[in-house]
Amino acid sequence: MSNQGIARIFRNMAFYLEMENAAFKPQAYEKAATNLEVSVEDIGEIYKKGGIKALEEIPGIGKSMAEHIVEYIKTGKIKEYEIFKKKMPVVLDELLGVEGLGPRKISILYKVLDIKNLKDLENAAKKHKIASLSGFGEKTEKNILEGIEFLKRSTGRFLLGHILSEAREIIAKLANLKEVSFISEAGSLRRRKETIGDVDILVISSKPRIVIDNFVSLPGVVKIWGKGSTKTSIRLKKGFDIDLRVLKKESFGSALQYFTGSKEHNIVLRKIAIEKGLKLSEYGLFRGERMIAGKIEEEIYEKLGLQFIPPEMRENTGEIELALKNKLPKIVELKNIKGDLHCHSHWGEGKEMSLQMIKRYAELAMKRGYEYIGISDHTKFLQIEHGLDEKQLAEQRKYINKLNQKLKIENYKLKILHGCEANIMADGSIDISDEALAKLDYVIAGVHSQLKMNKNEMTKRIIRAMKNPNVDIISHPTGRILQKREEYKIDFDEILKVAKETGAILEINASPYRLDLKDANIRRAKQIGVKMIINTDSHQEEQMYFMEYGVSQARRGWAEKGDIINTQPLKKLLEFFK
DNA sequence: GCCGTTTTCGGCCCGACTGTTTTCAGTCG
Repeated sequence: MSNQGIARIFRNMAFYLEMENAAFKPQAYEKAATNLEVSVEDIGEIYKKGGIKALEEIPGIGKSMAEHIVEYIKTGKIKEYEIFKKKMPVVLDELLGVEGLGPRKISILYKVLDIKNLKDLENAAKKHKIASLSGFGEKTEKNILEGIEFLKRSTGRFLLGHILSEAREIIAKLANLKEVSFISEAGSLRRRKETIGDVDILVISSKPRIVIDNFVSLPGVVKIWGKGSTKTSIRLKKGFDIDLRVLKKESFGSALQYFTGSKEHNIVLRKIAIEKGLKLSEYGLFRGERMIAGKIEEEIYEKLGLQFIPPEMRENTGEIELALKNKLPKIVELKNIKGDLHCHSHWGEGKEMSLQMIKRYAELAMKRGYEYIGISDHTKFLQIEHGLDEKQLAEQRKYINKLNQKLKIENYKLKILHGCEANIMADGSIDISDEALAKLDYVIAGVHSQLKMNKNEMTKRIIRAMKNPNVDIISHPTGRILQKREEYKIDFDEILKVAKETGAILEINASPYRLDLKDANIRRAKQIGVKMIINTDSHQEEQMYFMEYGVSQARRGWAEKGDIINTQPLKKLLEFFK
């Protein structure tokens, strides 16, 4: 019984309704699904607390949807959905994944050729049964086969951390063209979602054809489609797609706004425009024929009576309502970050090498303008990581003290803090003695073993760690690895409650493989008043640049400077530690 | 099916491109 589960059903119902050509209902279900997906509170909890009335309070959920939800909570099923499935027993997820196939075409393919899944579709296409259908043709059949091939090889979405640097390289190449006057990333990349489906790039140029011709001849292009006078798409050998759109200078702001999305955010903006007697599109904001804004993005929001909304917040999860009331939070920025407390130096693998590493961490920290950097190696339970025992921690301490003295003598304004990333054992105890922990500047503790405990036990385990008087920070609190490993089962609300009581700080792990806490959990933590810290969990000095991803994630969770303790100067930071 | 600072009916976001058509439906973002 999860928000995601019921959202998926609603989304599928939207597709079934579209197959039947129903008017407006599909969008209603679509919207309800999206609102459930992004809902911060668990739908089961909402119902338990406030009954069906509380469900109807959720935007996009009315009487009928609320009844569906109750039915789902009580029986695990929705009758209307079951009827749809019986009538149209197609594997929607599979078929909708094929480019160019939507509900209408899928419906025809099922009714005429009894195509239910990808396998059926491939067989039919190979036997040339599809081209002769009315509304289809040779090209469509070929595209379907190509779409299936791509699906088989494709890995789906890409990690933000992987795709952002790739996109930046391509943007830099295009920016060099003299025909390009402005260029920007857009879409979910600009919103810094943790995974990216494809890259959107917006270019301002008065010579779109030249830009598009250069774009499609970039190295590594394996497919080109949608090539028109203002836009085109390419697929790169690396497996991801890039959509390029070229517009004129006077539309830069509106185009950037439009292509940044999200779709849901834009729909609401256009409705606000209509209410004001205006029309908003990628070309600009218009009153009748007259353009009243378009050149810069800020202007679009201003003319609609809204505060400027940062891209990371544009998901239609309440940001527009706040912007209308001039009450948007001032979210944290990369430049607010004053240090990084989760850096591994691999002391256990050789202290000479490790010392050199700590020095390089310090150098890079100074380059980034940090006031402090924290070394936190794994501890003894993690043998595979050469975790440190009490004695080694004490020895490491001596060396770090020496380094700090040296920095002071040379008049550098950086302090190296000494911590560790201790292991939270199955019973919630810590694998290092309290006396040794007490001598450190701070203690991070994290779960690294026995990840498959039940919810109750895992919650108790982390709570006990937070109550330890020496534990300051919980690293990667939910344990997920993006696209690889689920979160461990925990009662997150309970953890937030105890974090608030004990002053334990939750980490926003900036590693692009984790990004843990995730955006929705950051919002909940902020609501409760739990402090957070953005750490890179660097295992090599170069990984300190992960900080950017952590900050984006914090911004997506609406965290403000005051919610994040490593925005504070050293003295203030240390006050947060027990 | 949802929603309301034109409130309980009558609206519901906008545009490009493709492939099939011969004026447009379907898909995508």
